[in-house]
Amino acid sequence: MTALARAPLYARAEQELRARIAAGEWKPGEALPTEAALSGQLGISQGTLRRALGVLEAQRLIERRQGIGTYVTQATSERALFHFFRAEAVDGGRISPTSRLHRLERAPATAEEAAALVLPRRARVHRLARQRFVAGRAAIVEEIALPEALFPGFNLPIGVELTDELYVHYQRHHGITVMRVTEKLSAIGAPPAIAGLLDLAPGAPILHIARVAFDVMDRAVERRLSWIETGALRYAIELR
Amino acid sequence: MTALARAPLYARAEQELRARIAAGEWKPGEALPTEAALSGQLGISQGTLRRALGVLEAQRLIERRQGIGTYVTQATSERALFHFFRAEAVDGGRISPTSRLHRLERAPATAEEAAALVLPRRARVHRLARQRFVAGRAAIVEEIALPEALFPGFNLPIGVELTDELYVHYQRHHGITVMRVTEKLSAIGAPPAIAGLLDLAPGAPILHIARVAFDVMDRAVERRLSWIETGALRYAIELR
DNA sequence: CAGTGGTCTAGACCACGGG
DNA sequence: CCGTGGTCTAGACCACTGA
Repeated sequence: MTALARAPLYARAEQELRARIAAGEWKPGEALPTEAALSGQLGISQGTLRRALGVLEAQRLIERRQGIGTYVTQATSERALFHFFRAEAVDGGRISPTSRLHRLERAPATAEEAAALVLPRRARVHRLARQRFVAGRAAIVEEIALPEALFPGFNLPIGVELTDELYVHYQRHHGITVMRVTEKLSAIGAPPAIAGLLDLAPGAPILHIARVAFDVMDRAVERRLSWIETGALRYAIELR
Repeated sequence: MTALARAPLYARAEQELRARIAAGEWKPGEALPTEAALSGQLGISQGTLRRALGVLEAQRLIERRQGIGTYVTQATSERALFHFFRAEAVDGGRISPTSRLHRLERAPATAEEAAALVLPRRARVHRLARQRFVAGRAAIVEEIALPEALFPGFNLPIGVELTDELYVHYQRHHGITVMRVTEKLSAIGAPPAIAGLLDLAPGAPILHIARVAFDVMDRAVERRLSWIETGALRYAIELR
């Protein structure tokens, strides 16, 4: 195990299981062995194993279903849309934007991208530009950078409506599961290029978000800049 | 116990303890009885009690210190500032704004306030208006509504710098502990009155936040509108 | 060194879901 | 019915703190 030898047993078991899931020993949607089997395999009691599983479950890495088994969580549009995409209607109702990619390139990371993604100098990234539409109206512009090393052969069709949420695509095609994101929000006047895409006057107030997404092993895997027209949207969050 | 009889023992114990803390049986900063005493008192095993305490600890209602005891968490400026106030410097550094109240009134709740705070018609609220300053410059304007029924005799000095964070004041003087907040963010053009207070041109892009804060028993206890000038600030959040 | 919370175990029993 | 995860208990032992 990679964990410190001094850490409690349950913490080492948790790390061991996390690493095995990240390595693909059990893929998203698949079942882990039963608790009896796993505890025997790891040489710990079932109670200790259950404590480790409880942590992974709280982090939504696994799902436990009584009477059935324990499963590696699969990325769903549901979760991508309503957990990691916090925009909602002014009245609090859910919105399901459509999405269209209008640029996809492979290029050296900018200084900002390299810093956000903790990449070495001259590393290359895939860079996506897309628009998202709410009720037929362009409401969001996004620019996304992905380390090429983590997303070899990344590809998506340009100009057509995207069927999958990006985070579902990351997991299904590249084995990368986004577990948490950090964001920095500010209100800015729309730059001319963005204003054009959103059909706004330059300088109109829009919400700007700089996001970094982290995977199961807490590696930075995506950097995303979003420009959101909040006339018909609210960005809803909870702090606890 | 008020909880459903069918809920697991540890869940009923958790609710029982939460209610007792909310009722002031143990006040913020005070110690709970030892685990042995509590489990005996509740008629449950120490293991089951520990599970209930674990939930309360995860919610930061209590703090456990090995070798010492278990304590009811006390609101601190630290937590109020860096947990429930997510503004930081552009470079990610912490900021500690000063704060000055410029209006305090007692009035019937507006329709929006009554809805957000789940108040009956014609209920009265304390309404505060304050400014917060970062590096000597007005950066945030806030309007805050508190149900009079929950904050009897609420008072704070007008026009001078406030020494305590508001959430610390709520707990210390009114026994109300804020546990979580929900927020809806949008980018708007500064209304003239706000622009004046922030020394901005009317229509300049600012971040607007509508917040509702909830206490230990998950009652809505504060509604707050914030207008934030994000030229020198970022609003930093994490989703997981 | 006494007393606190933290870890770990073993085992009985319950609740759920599918054959 | 069997096999799964969920609850609850009892007790041994560890780690930390302060007198």
